[in-house]
Amino acid sequence: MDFKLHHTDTKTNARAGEITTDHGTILTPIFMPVGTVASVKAVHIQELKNDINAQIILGNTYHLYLRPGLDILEKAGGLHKFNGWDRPILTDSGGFQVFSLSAIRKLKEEGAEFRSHIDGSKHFFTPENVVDIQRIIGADITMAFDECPPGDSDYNYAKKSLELTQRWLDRGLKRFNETEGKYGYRQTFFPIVQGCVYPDLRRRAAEYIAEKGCDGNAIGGLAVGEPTDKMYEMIEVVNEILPTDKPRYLMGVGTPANILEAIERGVDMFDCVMPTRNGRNGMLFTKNGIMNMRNKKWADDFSPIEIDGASEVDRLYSKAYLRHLFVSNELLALQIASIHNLAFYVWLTQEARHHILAGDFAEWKRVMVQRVSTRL
RNA sequence: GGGCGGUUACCAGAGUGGCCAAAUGGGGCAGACUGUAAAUCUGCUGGUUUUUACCUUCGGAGGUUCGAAUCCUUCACCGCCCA
Repeated sequence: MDFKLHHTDTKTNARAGEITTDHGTILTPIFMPVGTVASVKAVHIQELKNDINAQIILGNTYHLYLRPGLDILEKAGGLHKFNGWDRPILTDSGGFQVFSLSAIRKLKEEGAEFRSHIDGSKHFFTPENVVDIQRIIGADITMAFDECPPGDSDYNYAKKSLELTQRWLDRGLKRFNETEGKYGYRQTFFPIVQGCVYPDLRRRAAEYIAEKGCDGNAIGGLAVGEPTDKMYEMIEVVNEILPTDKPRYLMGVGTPANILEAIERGVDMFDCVMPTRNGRNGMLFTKNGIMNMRNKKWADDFSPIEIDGASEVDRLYSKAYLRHLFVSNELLALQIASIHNLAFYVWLTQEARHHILAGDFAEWKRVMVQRVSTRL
């Protein structure tokens, strides 16, 4: 994987760049749709390519390991072959599931013991076997196995957790360097900065990771319950230290405003379930603000979903029609909302890129943060 | 003409003397959702009130009772059966 920095904004830390993988290039800043179980929910590949302009999607190690399972993925020849997506894929390591499935897992020095949320069976993830699994899945970008502590963790827990994540990083990186991809194309490995909301821990984490010299670096453990201002502060602290010539990936974030603030602070890559999950729950993000499509006020609004929206569905369907679909529990509602939201998110990051290159990012961003946060 | 059953909030439907402004489901109105255990979850849904509380309500009218959606009388309407 290569990264070329095209331009750094003069007034802010925003950057425009280009990631090259064996499955194609990615223009940054970029939003990456989440496809946890080998599928971006309610959206198929033609739509991802043509309507959404997705350049890279995510998969999840924990979920794919449980279903369809490694034997199937290996027989398929990797995830790209299995789901038909021939552009880049990034897999999360399962570190987030250590956090979100905390009720059914046990943390140990060696790794994390899980119970499957599907059938209750016991499984053990280590920094090493998570690398092995991601080799079998065959993602272009693989992630280190980390612990993602809750946003309200106290300092002592955060410190202990970070030190575990760092030991796990060394073990994972060692395994990654000792092994090779199974399908003939290159894979890369991103470490993850942790440290909760404590600047000194974040700094220490970023320094530790910067020394590893990986192709890209991730910031994790944010947007997990801490105040938004803390999140922005942590991004600033970390990005002062992370190498500028490597892409920076802010994991799991966030709202359109969150993404714009993070781009301003030098982040290049984003993923979040919000456009798809909230979309399925009736929330639409647009460049003029947020709409709850179940609200009655749309019932007789026959104007297009978004007249100048990023996707064709915005003009094909009216607000009244989409509301009707949601209220009637029609599956088409989930499809339209997911396509719309993902297209908007990808558009937002690519539009940010254009403004970085044009030199007016700061002004554009200030206006956009207001607009996208409005409740319509 | 006779017999039986029924009429409860927006809809369906429980409740058969006080714990009933009335279960439950649907519908309606709003909110939440950030590396997806999520086409999910939460709240409200007679009126006034922050709560307590009070007022109005269970087809209509009248009655019994300390007290009625619940018991009695009667009227209206609906359904089924017999003529």
